[in-house]
Amino acid sequence: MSNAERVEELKRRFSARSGRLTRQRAAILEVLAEHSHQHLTADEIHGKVRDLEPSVGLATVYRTLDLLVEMGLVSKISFGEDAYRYELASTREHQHHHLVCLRCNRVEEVRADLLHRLEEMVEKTYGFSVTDHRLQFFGICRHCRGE
Amino acid sequence: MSNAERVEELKRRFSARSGRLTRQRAAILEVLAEHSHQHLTADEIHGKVRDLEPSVGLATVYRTLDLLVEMGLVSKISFGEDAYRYELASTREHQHHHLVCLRCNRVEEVRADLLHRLEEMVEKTYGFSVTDHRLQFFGICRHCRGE
DNA sequence: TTATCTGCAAATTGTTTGCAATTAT
DNA sequence: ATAATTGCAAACAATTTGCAGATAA
Repeated sequence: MSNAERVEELKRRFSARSGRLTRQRAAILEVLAEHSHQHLTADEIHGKVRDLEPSVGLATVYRTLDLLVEMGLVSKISFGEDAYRYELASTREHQHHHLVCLRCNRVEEVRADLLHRLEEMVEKTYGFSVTDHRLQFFGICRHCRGE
Repeated sequence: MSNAERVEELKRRFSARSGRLTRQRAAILEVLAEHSHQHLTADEIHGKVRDLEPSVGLATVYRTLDLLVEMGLVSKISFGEDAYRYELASTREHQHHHLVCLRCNRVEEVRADLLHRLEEMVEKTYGFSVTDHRLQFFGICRHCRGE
């Protein structure tokens, strides 16, 4: 799927849930699609959105991100920093997890799904109906170890 | 291990790492031990500490928590809310994960360690040396489902 | 047309910091 | 004795909110 297609798909999904597709919202979706593997902060998104639509305010970015999270199109993640980071939920769909390096703070992704079994166990043992999960590993990355 | 013993152990570990054991720090350790399964916010800890030592300031609570996190005695966790939550690291030692209910916001604990295999995979495949991990499941809890 | 959305600035909230007074060692 | 620690108030940073004007449907 090309990036343009991905953006169209997102816009369609957005409109379908009765959201008004404004210039600013479209720009935000485009930035998210463009950087779908980067876990951007609201402020970073704001900066990139301004390259497309210079007048967009930070408050609008926050409001739109809240909306997208509520719609389930975007995930809001904390890596233990000061600010939250956001990414397209579609990126999460096929399970991926995060490696957070405690030395350089870079975040790498792991593509692997070994949690099905654990989820089943959780559903059975705790009566808890799982809709999403988040797995983060903390440690020292390849690059930092090499030094 | 009784709670009093646990507190003594903590104080000993704290002093061993060249920390001055002040009244306020002792009170904070006691509160953490007393509520070792509750994931309190700094503000909640502050409230409970004041029952023991009424004059302790919120800034001191933050400074002490930072210190304890740095020493590895305490873990700082985000559940995607506004504020961070803290818990004794000893609680985490024997692996446990969190079930976050999206309806009532309660957090339950899962005691199970099925991540060894994943950690090994991560170390081998990504050259990433894992020192800690964090696993959260989001969904609807038993109580909320029952209604 | 009109209910929704926006930008701006002001307000809020969680957390951090400077500093003079206090206290554990 | 003295260097570390404290409480307070002020500073900060991320996020939210009120409102008058703009705009997608």
